[in-house]
Amino acid sequence: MKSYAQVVVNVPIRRTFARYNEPTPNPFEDESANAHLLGGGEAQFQTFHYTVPPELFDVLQVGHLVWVPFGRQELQGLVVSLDTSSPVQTKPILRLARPQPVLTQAQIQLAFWLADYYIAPLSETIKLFLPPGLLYKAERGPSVRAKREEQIELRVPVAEIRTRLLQMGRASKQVQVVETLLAAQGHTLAADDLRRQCDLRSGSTFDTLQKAGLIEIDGDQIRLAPPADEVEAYLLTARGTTKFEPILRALAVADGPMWKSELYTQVEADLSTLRDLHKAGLIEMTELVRYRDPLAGRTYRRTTSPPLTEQQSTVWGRINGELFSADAVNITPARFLLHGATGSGKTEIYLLAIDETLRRNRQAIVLVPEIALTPQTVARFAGRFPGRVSVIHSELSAGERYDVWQRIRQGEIDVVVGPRSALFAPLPRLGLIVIDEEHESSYKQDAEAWGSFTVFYDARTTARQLAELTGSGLILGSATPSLESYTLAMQGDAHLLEMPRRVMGHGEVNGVDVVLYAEMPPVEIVDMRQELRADHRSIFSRSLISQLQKTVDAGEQAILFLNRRGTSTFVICRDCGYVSQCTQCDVPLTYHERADVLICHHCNRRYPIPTVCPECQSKRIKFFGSGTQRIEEVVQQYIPRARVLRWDADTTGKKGSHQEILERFAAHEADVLVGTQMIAKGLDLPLVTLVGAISTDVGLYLPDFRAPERTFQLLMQVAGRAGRSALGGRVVFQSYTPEHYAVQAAAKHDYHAFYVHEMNFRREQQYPPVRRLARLIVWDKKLEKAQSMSQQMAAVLRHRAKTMGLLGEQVEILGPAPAFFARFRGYYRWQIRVRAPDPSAFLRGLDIPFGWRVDVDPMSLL
DNA sequence: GACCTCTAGCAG
DNA sequence: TGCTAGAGGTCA
Repeated sequence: MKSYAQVVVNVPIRRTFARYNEPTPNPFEDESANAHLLGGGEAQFQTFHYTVPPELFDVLQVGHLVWVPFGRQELQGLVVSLDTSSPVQTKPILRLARPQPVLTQAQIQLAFWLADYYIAPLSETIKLFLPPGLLYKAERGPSVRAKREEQIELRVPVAEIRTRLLQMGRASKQVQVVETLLAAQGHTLAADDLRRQCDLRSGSTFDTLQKAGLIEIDGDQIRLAPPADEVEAYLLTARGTTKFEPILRALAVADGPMWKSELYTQVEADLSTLRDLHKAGLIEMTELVRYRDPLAGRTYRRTTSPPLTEQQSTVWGRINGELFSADAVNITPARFLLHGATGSGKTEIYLLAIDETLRRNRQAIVLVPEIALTPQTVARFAGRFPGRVSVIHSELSAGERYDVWQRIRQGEIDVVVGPRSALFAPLPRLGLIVIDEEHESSYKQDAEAWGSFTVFYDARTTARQLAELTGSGLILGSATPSLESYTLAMQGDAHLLEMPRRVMGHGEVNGVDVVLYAEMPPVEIVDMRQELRADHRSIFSRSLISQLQKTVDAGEQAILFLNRRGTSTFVICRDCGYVSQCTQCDVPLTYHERADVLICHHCNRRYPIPTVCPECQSKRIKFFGSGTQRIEEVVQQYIPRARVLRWDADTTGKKGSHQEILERFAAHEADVLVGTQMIAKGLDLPLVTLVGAISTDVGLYLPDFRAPERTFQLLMQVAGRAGRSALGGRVVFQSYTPEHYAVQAAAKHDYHAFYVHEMNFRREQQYPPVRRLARLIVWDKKLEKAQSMSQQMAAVLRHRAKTMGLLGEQVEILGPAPAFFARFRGYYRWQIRVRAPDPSAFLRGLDIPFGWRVDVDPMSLL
């Protein structure tokens, strides 16, 4: 008998310091006796057990939102399991908060998995699935609620509108006179008859009408002066019903019900006017729940599938065969990695797979990087599946978010497009998950982000789990797949699908439609050390200057790209390209101005600043760094007539300014666009024939093992910006280390070469995907506290590994060391890295004190 | 979030 | 010894 329910209650989690404060372990002796500091081993789920009352016995399901007694108060909670027994004395559930479960069985299973894998409290992972405002804090009322609004509908045929309007409003004496004449034979009547019929006492009415030119007085005969249709216009004005006409016309055009606010935006109207119309029986007003729809008011051109290219047909054949060939009803779960060049037509493959999924009465989630959530992307999906698509993005208001969630939960939406959090959309019949640009780091919840985040999940890993739980297909797509995803595909975990050629468009040969492929633009690598040797000290090489001049002269456009990330200051030799690295960690050292030393951000080892290059004895070994503003100035200096646009964090502060800068550049209002990584993404600008990467070195030597991967991905994207039209294109990479494999492989557009080389590096260094990592970060306003807390934590972790018999080979504890951004918003940040085959298993059940963040599978180690 | 309880600090 | 303030833990 399942008479007990496990409930996640809406209370803020508070982790404690207690176990760490006493007795204080000696931070410099890892092996001190700290056995009692270890957590109990059971995961802390923050759930509470309640009795299921008899009246809810047949009703209560997992996923229900309920009211429960909690201490002296009443709180909302979410039922996560039904049990036959309880470990503690229980109180009964009070009542249901909503008649239907708010989460699906699969979503709750996924919440459990997330808590387990990412070492997070279940109460926090559950909240990922709920829209803001769904969980009430106390019985006060919702912070976000369904919006109600009147819907207006025309109740008379369009042809009758005029007639009905002529009967409304004030029937003044003047109106009566005119109407009586209009009805009379020949529009003429004797003055006495007219006076009697209209009950007139004075002649002033006739005088006024005569002055207005509406009647003519001929002896005792009174006649209407203008023709009948002109008289109607007068009557509408005189009756005061002209204001009704545009409203009724708008409703007639809408040819169906319209929301009140929608009507207000189209015509001059107010509530009293609408009430008059309602009273006169001309319109129907019904109050209904109105869902706030982020796509409202936009119409998308309906699109259909274009003819497929040969490579698309092949790829689609594979997906179709694996996912959809069993029968016409079911989906056979399978995973795919679609490795397709920029412009090879990956989106069309996603659309086909979604279409087939919808045919089987299943639904789809499409994840895109936040920056890719442009109207164009949305239009592609909304245009193909009209009325069935909704978007989730960061600019939605709480109310819109709530409504979108509600509609998805009701099964009214079949395709959800959004960033990583869209994964938690409550689609009841999920059948397919698509992750576009899967290599993007925005798919991982950033553990360094400011704010009260507690679950640092990776949408790719989580999507895999969700696909498994729901029996859905999973398609990851990218031109430069992450090493993790590509390795999984190589190991046979996912089907690897390749679309190497990019498509320029469709053409016609002898009346037959043919696909025109575009060649990848040639990339020239300029060795900046040679430039220096030739005594050319500019940040622009001679080759880039001359190419830039040619491009501007030809009336074409150029993009200059600067990969500037953070305040990276590493030390590089200008002669041989030598970069100072840690002897223990093989990562570049970071210059610390205050201490005037180089520090390894992995192990905290310190090094003196070299005055002479240890490789070539050159004295020209110094720090590196340069900004977009500087580049803009230099362009102006070389080519004064060039019109330059700058696109970076400084110029794109407010909403919509990205789009504005892009549009101005697309409209050829500028010849050169200068910017940081943002300009590398998804622009399709046919006039751009030259792309220059100012320095491939910045970013490449950040103290992070993913630095070469990021640089490669970025350079590949940058190179893909040029030559997207028949004009062709050229790319210039400027580098102090042109022989670096990331630079070389990107210049050859060769993903596989990069992959092979990079995997060797990862294998040597035992970095992911070869081994897995977890990172524990602590934030504190006091440096000493951050430091001592992390030292204590490291001691606890080492002890834990030791008692488990795993320390050394199986589990390595690295650090503590200050994080790369050692101080942020007044908080000092220290971190410990755990390297293990399964860090989640090692950390599970650990008591995590307040102030700590656990980042499993971190995207960066900065 | 609201509460109960335990303890350190201090006056007398 | 008794009082208070603050911290920490609990709530099923």
